[in-house]
Amino acid sequence: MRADARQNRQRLLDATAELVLEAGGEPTSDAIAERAGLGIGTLYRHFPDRQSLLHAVARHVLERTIADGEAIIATTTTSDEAVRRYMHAAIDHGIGVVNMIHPLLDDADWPDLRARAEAVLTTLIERNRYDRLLREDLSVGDIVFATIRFGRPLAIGLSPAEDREIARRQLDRYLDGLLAATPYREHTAP
Amino acid sequence: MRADARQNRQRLLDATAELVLEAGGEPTSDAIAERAGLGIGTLYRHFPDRQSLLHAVARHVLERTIADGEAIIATTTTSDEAVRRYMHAAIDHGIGVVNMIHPLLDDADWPDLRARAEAVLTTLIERNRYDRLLREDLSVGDIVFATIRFGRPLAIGLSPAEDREIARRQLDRYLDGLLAATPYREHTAP
DNA sequence: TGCTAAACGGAGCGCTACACTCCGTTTATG
DNA sequence: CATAAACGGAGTGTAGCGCTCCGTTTAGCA
Repeated sequence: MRADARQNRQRLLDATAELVLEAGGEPTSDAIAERAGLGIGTLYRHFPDRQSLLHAVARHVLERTIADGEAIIATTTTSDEAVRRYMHAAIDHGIGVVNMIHPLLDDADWPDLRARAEAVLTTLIERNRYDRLLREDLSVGDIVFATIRFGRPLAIGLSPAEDREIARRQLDRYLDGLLAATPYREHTAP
Repeated sequence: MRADARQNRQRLLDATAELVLEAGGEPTSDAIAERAGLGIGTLYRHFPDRQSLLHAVARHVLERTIADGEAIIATTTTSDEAVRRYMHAAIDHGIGVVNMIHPLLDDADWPDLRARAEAVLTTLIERNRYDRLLREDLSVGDIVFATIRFGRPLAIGLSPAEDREIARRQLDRYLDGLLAATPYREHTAP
């Protein structure tokens, strides 16, 4: 594979991720090619169709997020820090694109990644069973849904950088609220 | 105006809000009519075009949310409870549709509503200056962005009811993290 | 420095899906 | 029962989008 071809392939992946996070939806083939500074023909020489490209981007993000999660588990001892680092890593890698491209939760795709992702998440939860630094009712679903919520772009015309800044700040508050020591009280109906 | 016409108009508004929250985007005219159990012709007799209908739905949601906010301010004394009730009211009224229909924050539309909304928000913040039940760096922007974040549908194939259930739970954790008494610590780079 | 296979660009084609119209039919209301 | 008001939905025009095709450019090698 020629060097320029490899570089262009990467440009297509990056441009796609950017556009998805900026516009909060699936970009058109033309938009991706333009953002990458390439012709449409080049896009279709690297990927058989638009969906393949989108899938590749989503997979790439997922892979890096899971790899980070595995590393975090191996090096971080306290459950609260591990959860915090994992969720920040997901946002930094642009986990939002996975949700925008595969809005349904039926990830029958990626059976391999799914197993690894489940391992990471259950480890995070089980670790909290011992040190109990976070609320004890914290579940895998809580982490998944929160990761989706904070990873999704707000789609109000912000740049990906501004958007991420807001997301990180909000995520930290959410994690504060997850601490077992938080003066939480059961809220009844308003 | 004939009674059935008025009822059908309301059905169109309700169906639109439902679809926006379910699919996380602007529904087609056909989809709206079908969901409302009406013909497309009826839609266009009540609204000159699709955008007018969408605008009307967004305005309706905003109006009810702001009215609730004004009532909450008049009856709730503590700042943390007032903020909590306001944000839950926004979610319950489906504030997410406003963001899906007007993704950009330049609400040059609704100058009237904007003034009232600003009054509600600044009052909430100013009240916290006195009782300091929430973090003192809490800003109007924090409330706005959080309302958008938690009001937006997750768009992963959940029903609006399930979606709202998750949003409410997550919002309560976020609000817990906003309490001044939370054992928050400054997070440094990972 | 030339040669060639590999890679690129983008005009244009075909098609889908969507907004909106139009008119014959139905229905509320006095 | 009369009639104006309201409805239904097939159909039309179109805009935008995915993808192809082929003439042009370029990387890499001897």
